[in-house]
Amino acid sequence: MNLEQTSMTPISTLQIRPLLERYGLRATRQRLGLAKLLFSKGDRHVTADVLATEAHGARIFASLATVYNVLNLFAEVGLVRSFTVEGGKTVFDTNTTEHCHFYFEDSGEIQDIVGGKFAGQFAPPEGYEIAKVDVVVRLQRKQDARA
Amino acid sequence: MNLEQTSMTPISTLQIRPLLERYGLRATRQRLGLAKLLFSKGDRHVTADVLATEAHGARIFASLATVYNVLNLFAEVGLVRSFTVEGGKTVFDTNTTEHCHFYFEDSGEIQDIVGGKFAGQFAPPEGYEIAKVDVVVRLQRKQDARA
DNA sequence: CTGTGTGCAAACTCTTTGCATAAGT
DNA sequence: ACTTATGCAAAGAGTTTGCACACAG
Repeated sequence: MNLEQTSMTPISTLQIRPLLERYGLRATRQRLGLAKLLFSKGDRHVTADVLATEAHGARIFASLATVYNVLNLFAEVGLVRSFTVEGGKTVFDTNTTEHCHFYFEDSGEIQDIVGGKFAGQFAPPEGYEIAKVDVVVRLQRKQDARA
Repeated sequence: MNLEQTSMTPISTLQIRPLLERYGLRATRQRLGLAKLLFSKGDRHVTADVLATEAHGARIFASLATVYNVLNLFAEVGLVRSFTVEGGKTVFDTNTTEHCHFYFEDSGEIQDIVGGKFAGQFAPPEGYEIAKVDVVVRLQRKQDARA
């Protein structure tokens, strides 16, 4: 069973329900709506409250608690990937492949880094294996007077 | 002025006061005590409440709020480096040199990765420069039945 | 003495949880 | 029908802040 096409490829609305079912998730109104917002525009990086606000604007009604529940659930089954940025905010990323992130300190925006390879660079200690590698490259506006 | 020797080398108690002064910080009782805990045992990774508890045990009385203030201040001037791990906890690291971290999911412990090099691997977008690179390699106990 | 740091408690942000109601299969 | 999800509001963790008092230079 190949479950690898969960990122990079925008998924049409009609494919959302099968997508959830394939991951063993019940297709509720909220999950369908949130999944649609997440997966029909290509890769996205959202926090729970951003997604909740967006959902509200799109007339998809889901409480903030539900948005958290759904995002955590999606992360558990592997539909999305989550990581934490400064301030302790949790960001959910629809790109589940191994990659790094730019974090823009001025705007708070997140961007995938394409081609950032680091797998196999780290040798885990005896008895442990690598669960995940989080790489966040924090960027600030270039403002120094130097050439 | 060379301010680079803030890590790896345990600093004797007597050197703590000059250290603070060199960074333009007033040498208060709490700062001296906390700095002593931080810098006299080699590299350390602490959260605010761990350090507060430890301070209490060592009869260095500093409220949790003060511990936060002091750690944030130390981070601002470059005496320590801070990063965020899952759960939104902020970890303060006395090793201010560029390096990566192992995060043990079972124990919550943090460990420096020696020799993890990645500088210059990321080309920042136009107009931006790299402020900091946070690399956290999350480890889990190896427990799969496969060979 | 004067300015700055500290302590306390309250405020704040982000996230999770308990329980009654609603919806999915 | 039976199970599982949702919504709300309240609780929870981690961190910051405002203000009176204390201390360092």
